[in-house]
Amino acid sequence: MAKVLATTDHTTDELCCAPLSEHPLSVADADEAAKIFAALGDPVRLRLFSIIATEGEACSCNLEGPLDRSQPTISHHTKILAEAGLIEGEKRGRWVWWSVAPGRLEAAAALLRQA
Amino acid sequence: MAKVLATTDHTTDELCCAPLSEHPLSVADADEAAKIFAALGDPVRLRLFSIIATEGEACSCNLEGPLDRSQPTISHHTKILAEAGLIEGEKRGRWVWWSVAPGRLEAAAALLRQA
DNA sequence: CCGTTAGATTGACAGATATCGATATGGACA
DNA sequence: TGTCCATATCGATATCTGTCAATCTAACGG
Repeated sequence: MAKVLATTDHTTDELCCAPLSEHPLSVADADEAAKIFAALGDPVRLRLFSIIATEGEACSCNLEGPLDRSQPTISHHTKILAEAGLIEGEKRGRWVWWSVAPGRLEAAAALLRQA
Repeated sequence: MAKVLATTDHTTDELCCAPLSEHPLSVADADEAAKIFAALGDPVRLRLFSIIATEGEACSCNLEGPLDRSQPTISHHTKILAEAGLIEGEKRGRWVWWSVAPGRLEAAAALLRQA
């Protein structure tokens, strides 16, 4: 049976939506937001995320090839993206299927919005 | 007389605007985009950018206090943001005034857009 | 010119991070 | 129950990064 991997739950995080240009970010909000952007701040992770977002969902086993990285490295990157709340994994049979977590990317985009 | 600081010119960069979910990012585009997100991926830089964006422009000398970092550290962070194309500095008299570079943040936001 | 001041640069250092090989874990299936 | 396989974790390592003190540079005021 499908089982969502237990990573940090971000659904209740209220990373609020005021653009960066609305008012100076608090230290706490900056920490939270920086984590998201840092997760996106690595080229391999960006491509990894892009593949998942394009495909709808992707199995880890289909990522090593295109990204030309070892299995532990892929696992490392999926973990960081998941901890940032950007993707979530669901174990089906022997494979883990990764998909874009709803809402999180939009929250990041909202920060970049024009005031 | 006002003089725009010579940092890398990003105005001709065609970091294209297709969202991450449209098609897998090329290695080159991922490198380019990751640089922007990495620049935003540090809490101090995020707050720094937020202050500049809120104020319209800000002098380096007005940043050390709010960010509680030394002058070289502030200089380091402004440099990284400028190299990512997110801010630009203009030297007026003894001071450098930093402002948000046009277009770059929008390009980043476009990447996060829903397909 | 000379001191003063804003900012950049340099050098050092501690901590984070990207990477891989080796190993552990935990389902699936025979 | 035992084997196999996808993934996670561990350990090691090289590199990158955030930070500050010290120094250099450039511009202003006398």
